[in-house]
Amino acid sequence: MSPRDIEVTDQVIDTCPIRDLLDQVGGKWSVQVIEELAEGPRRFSELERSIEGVSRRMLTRTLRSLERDGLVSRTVYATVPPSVEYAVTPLATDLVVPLTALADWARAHRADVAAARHAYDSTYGGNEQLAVPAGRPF
Amino acid sequence: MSPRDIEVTDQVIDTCPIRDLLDQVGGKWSVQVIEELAEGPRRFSELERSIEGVSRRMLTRTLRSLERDGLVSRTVYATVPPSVEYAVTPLATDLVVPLTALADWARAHRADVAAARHAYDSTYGGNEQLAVPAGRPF
DNA sequence: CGGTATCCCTGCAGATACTG
DNA sequence: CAGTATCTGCAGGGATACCG
Repeated sequence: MSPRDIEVTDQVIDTCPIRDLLDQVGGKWSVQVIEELAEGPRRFSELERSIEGVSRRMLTRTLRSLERDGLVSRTVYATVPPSVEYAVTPLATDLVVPLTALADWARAHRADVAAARHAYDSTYGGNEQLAVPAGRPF
Repeated sequence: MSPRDIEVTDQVIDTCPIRDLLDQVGGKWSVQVIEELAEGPRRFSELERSIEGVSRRMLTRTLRSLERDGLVSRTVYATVPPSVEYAVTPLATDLVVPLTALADWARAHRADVAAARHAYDSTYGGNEQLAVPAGRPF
């Protein structure tokens, strides 16, 4: 697939904008990185420490992806040892607002969702697999 | 992994609420389903037609998952032929608001993101792979 | 109509080791 | 410090076929 093909594809596929967005920030770490950077610029190792569980590799990939989408900026200071600072761009700043609203929803209804899931599981077979049981009542 | 283990895990892992949310609606079709149902109840085949590209299998899986999380309700009418109606629950209704805000952001900045991506790609090697090129300028 | 069952394949993501 | 390279696994998701 050549770069030219990419351009064409971008124009042709005119899908749900939310799907585009999820393709950008739907990764396992993207949102956490954005939220961390929203509080101020961070260095690579700072992010690595504050985002628990992320591997070097995935942090790098996530930052690259966000940088590519213009959501995060990367500034290298040619010091010894080298230091690299990441920050959110104005574009991402706008994104943080609705993202926070979503996070608020998630926090507010976390218990509801957990309860629903528990009820569902205990009603239909009780295992965590979400296959619909044969004996589902009408 | 037994159901009991699931419960324990739910309590122990106390991650970012946004990640919980993405685990629920981060799938490829979840958001589109919710948005479609937000406009009113739909039958299975209606969803299948209106959400372009979704397979029977994935639509079923998505609906099951949303139902399990209490975001979608499923009502079976024992007619011949059978008809099944899906609708968003009040819980999901609250979710639609911030979701729409996000969609608005995505729509508004779609061009910006595309431009950023294009600039990034043409600056660093020009291929769609987001590997950092060796010759990246400081 | 509204699903299941099965096969398969891609790509996200983790683990580990190495480097300018 | 801030990465890259390589291997590998596994879950998400598509295609196809069949069922009550």
